Amino acid sequence: MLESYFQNCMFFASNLLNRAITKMAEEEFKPTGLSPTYAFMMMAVQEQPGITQKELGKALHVTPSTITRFIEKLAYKGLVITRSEGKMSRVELTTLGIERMEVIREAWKSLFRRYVAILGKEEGRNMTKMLYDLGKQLED
Amino acid sequence: MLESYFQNCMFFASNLLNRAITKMAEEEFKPTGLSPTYAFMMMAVQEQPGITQKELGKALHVTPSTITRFIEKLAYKGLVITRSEGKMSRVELTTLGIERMEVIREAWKSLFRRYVAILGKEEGRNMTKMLYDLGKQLED
DNA sequence: TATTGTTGTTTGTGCATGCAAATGTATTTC
DNA sequence: GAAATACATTTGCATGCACAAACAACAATA
Repeated sequence: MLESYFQNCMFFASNLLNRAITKMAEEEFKPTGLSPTYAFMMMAVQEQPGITQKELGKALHVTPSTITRFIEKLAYKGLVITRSEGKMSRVELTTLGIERMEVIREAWKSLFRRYVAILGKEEGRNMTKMLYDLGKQLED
Repeated sequence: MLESYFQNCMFFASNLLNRAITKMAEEEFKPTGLSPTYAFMMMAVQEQPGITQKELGKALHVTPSTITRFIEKLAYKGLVITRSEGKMSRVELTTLGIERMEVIREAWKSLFRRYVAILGKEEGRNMTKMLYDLGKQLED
C-alpha cells in the first residue's frame, strides 16, 4: 500500500509528526490570540528581558528575518517594545505583554497536558528529548 | 539557559527536527529540480498511476488544496497529466515525468544515506518509525 | 582618518501549506 | 425526475518561514 511505501522516510515521518503537533499547539494557543511561535517568543523575552534579537533567534532556532517580523508584529499588538542599542535591538514585554503571559503559560501547560494524555508522562518526556536530540544531530 | 527552557516542549523539539530534516531533504532533492514534497508526489503517482487527488492527499497527508496546487505545478512543468473522470481527477506521469524519476529515486536514496551516515542504519530506521508512530498517535 | 571587514537587523521575495467558501458532479430521497 | 445531500476539486485568502541582498553600526588595520 502507498502509505507504507513512505513510512520509512524520515523527512516524511517528521513532516507528519510536525503537522500533528503544530495543529495541536495552534489549538491550545488559540486563547492567547497568538500562534505558538509568537507565544514562545514572548516566553523567551519574559525569561530574559532586554534579550537581543540575535539571541532570540538562537534560542528559538529561527532565522533573523523571521525574528524581525515576529517582533514587529508583537510590538504592533503592544505586547513588546524594542529599544535599539547600537546595532542591536533589545526586546522586552510591555505591561500588556506581562498581563498576557498568564494565558500563555496556561496554554503552554495545556499543550503539555494534551500530549501527555495521549502518550503518558514518561513517554512524552522521552519522545520530546529524542526529537530534540535528533534535531540537534541532524542540523549542522 | 534559555534553550534548555524550551527543550522539553514537544512542539518546539519537533519544529527543530523538522527544519533540520527538511533542509537536508531540500539539498538532496535539488538535482531533481523539485522540492521534496513534489518529488514524493511524483513517486506516489508512479507507484499508482491514475491515482486520484483524494488518494494522493491521504497518502502524503496533505490537504486537498495543497494537492491541487502541487499537481497544477507538476502539470505545468510537463511531468504529469491529469484526466478528469466524473468529479475526480486522476493523475499520471508523462514520459518526461517518467524520465525524471531516475534522478528522483537517486535523490531519495541520497537523502536516506545522508541521515544514515549520521545516525547509523539501525538508529535511522528506528527513529523514523518512532516519528511516524508518534505522528499517527497525535493526529486525530 | 579612510578603508575594509564583521556582525546584527531589515527588506524584498518566494514558497508550502492550511482553512473556509465556492463550484461542480454524483447519489439519495421523496 | 426534482430537490436535497454528499463528496472531490478548486479558489481566495492568510500565515509561517526561509534565503539573499541591502543597510547600519562597529571594529580593525594600514
